[in-house]
Amino acid sequence: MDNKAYNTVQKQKILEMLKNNANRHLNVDEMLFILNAKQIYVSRATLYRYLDVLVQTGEVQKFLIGENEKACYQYIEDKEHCSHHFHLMCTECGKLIHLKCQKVDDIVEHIMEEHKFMVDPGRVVFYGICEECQNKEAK
Amino acid sequence: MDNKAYNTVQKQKILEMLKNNANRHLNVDEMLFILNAKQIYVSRATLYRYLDVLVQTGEVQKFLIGENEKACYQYIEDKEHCSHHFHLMCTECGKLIHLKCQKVDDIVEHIMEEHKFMVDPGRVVFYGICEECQNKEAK
DNA sequence: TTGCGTGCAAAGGTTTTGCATGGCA
DNA sequence: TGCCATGCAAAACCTTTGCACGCAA
Repeated sequence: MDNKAYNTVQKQKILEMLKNNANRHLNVDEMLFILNAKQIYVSRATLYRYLDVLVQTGEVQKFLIGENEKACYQYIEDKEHCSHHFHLMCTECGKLIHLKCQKVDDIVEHIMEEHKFMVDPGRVVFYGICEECQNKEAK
Repeated sequence: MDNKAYNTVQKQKILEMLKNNANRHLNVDEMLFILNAKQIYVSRATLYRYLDVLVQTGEVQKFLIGENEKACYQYIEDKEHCSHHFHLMCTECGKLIHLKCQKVDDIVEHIMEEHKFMVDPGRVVFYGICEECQNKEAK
């Protein structure tokens, strides 16, 4: 179904940039800045359009973080691996935690059996506040 | 600290409307529509401002759900009893399911205790495929 | 009387879209 | 050659803000 997609320079550069920054999440402005610094020009519209595609295919995960819930994107390096566990995202500091926990993973099974709903863990984000930020707030 | 807040007709009507719809969440347009149908006029700005207050005090929960992550609000009837719930969203048909399940709610507690992460259920959406769409695909 | 609340309109920021052109296959 | 992709600008969307006036306490 994807055989109608053309391979263009813009897509290559966007994907390359995302892969080079797979260890963190970027918002659209940051992406354009990074590309610009390398003399690569991609229009905002194209970036949005391609990001949508990448999120659909699961190659990139979209997060909403910060006070204003800004959209951020991050390349998922190990798609196979990451699609089997849940992610925790701190809305304060933006930290991404890979949650490897059987008890939580069991929920998928429970929801399937009891609620007949097939959860796709790779797409699910538990938003909340991480330990560090909780301590910060307590002060 | 709240003794500086004035009691106005607009606030009364907004709160009343939210309480009358405590069984579901509403976005701002829906709220204005409901109020309008009752010949009650409240400006959009006032609604946003008061919703912010109610979310701060915990009387109302804010959800970000759906494809476009639209903001929805719901009155929390039993503030003490953590009447929050999770959402399941079908990525095929877009159906939103309100998951009221103790076992799933317990996960919040587990993640807090074991992983020291404070999950905000209002921000969490379990993406996956609903029963109907599973059957469709199987055909 | 004091000063918070309201409505209005404008501004703000982010994302989407229509259209003509460009470029991959 | 056919059709998807791109860039541009405008539009769409949702939310916030400044200001003058109104109203609760």
